[in-house]
Amino acid sequence: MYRLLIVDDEIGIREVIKKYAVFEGYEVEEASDGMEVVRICKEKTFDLIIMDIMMPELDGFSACREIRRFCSTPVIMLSARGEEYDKIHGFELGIDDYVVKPFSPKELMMRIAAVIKRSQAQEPHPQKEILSFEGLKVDFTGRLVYVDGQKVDMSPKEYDLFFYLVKNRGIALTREKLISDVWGYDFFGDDRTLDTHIKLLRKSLGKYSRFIVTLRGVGYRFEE
Amino acid sequence: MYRLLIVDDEIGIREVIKKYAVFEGYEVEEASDGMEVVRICKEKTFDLIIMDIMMPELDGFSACREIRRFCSTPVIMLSARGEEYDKIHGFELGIDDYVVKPFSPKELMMRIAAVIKRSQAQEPHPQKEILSFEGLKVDFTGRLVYVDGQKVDMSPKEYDLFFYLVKNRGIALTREKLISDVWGYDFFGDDRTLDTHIKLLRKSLGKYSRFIVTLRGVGYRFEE
DNA sequence: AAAAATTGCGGGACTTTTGGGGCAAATTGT
DNA sequence: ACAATTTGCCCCAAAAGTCCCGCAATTTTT
Repeated sequence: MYRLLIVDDEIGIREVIKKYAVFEGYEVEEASDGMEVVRICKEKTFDLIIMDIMMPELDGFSACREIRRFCSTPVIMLSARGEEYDKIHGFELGIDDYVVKPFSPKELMMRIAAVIKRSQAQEPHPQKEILSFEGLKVDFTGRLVYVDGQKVDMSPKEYDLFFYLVKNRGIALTREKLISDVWGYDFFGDDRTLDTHIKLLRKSLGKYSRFIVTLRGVGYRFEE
Repeated sequence: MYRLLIVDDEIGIREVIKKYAVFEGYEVEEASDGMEVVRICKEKTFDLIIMDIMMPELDGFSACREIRRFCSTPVIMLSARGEEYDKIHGFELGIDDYVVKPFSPKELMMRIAAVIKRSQAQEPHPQKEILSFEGLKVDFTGRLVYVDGQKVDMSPKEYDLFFYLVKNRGIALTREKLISDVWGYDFFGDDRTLDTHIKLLRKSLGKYSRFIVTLRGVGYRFEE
């Protein structure tokens, strides 16, 4: 459940956005001018602020600047047409998106989703998924493989095959299953293709090639 | 490798300091008067500036004041004897140390080392988010990129792509993800557009282009 | 022990993907 | 409105990757 703060001096605009946002499953709060936003932001947290530029007392930009002094909540700015100069000004202030009035609520919702997704994705620096087998290290996040600390270059297929074997380590995988899962069900190629790639893969793994065990008449398995 | 900027109108003085500094392992650039320093500092970054007070056009204090308007590089001032009043004046301007001519190069080197050590210790500038990869510096706060201290001009898209790659360094990013996150969910353009921007970006990064690794059939990754 | 089946491996033709130059459209600044 | 920059697209050549072939090596079956 994401929390939005909608800021506009026109209640009509706020109501429209709120209606759509609630429908999309957001929790919504409202404010009617810049001073109020700053005050509210000091007391509560939001996942996103949607704010009009033109407001009495304190305008959107000034409010944004104030808010940036103590938090980094993403902001989408709303503005009337012809405030193009402000657009650049706004992005410098750390504004995440910009919607021109009159806007389609549908589009605004898409932008809200996009900005939230973006900020959420960046926040917690994605934990890396890394596995080690003796001196063999596999970083799934970075698509990297290390043999005794030395980075190994793998071709796409090689990595895909390796990835599949490691993900299913300890499991006997038939040739048919490997081909159909790594190459795709629609692969009609030669049966020897798999051998070829196993060959390349073993070469890349050097002394750890023994982790890939041949199961005669069946397929292969990655040893745990 | 620390970068020094030596500023004095007498080439002889510059030469002596440079000789010792290079011997100590510093990378050195020179300037001969205040105006030049300010100009250079807008284009490049240094870890320390060694500047004479008495110079034509723009004196050391004025230059320092100018520089302080946009950066906080430490400064060591050089001066002839009898400029004691200025000494205090100088410290107010954020001058880190003060050496009286004639000085022993050996002593100057010690002071240089001391000031750099001190400033590096304080560095982790609370506000600024800066990352370095060898001679490649990325300042997210200022939206600036430096290659060996030289500021690099990038177009907006170039910055966006670069920042996204760096923010997600070490992570294999697919073409689809890059396009959708950098260009936006609503971009339906050509797939080759990404290549073009990677091309431009690599050009901008010069010798550090190798940090952007091609993952054939997948996308790209910024090396950690 | 020989034959049959299966896998390993080097070589090389063929395919896919990417890099880079060039250019036009779009955007931005003057 | 004009000039400059930025952006997106196309094309081609180069690079990288994929796949197949043939034969050797190994294991299993007869």
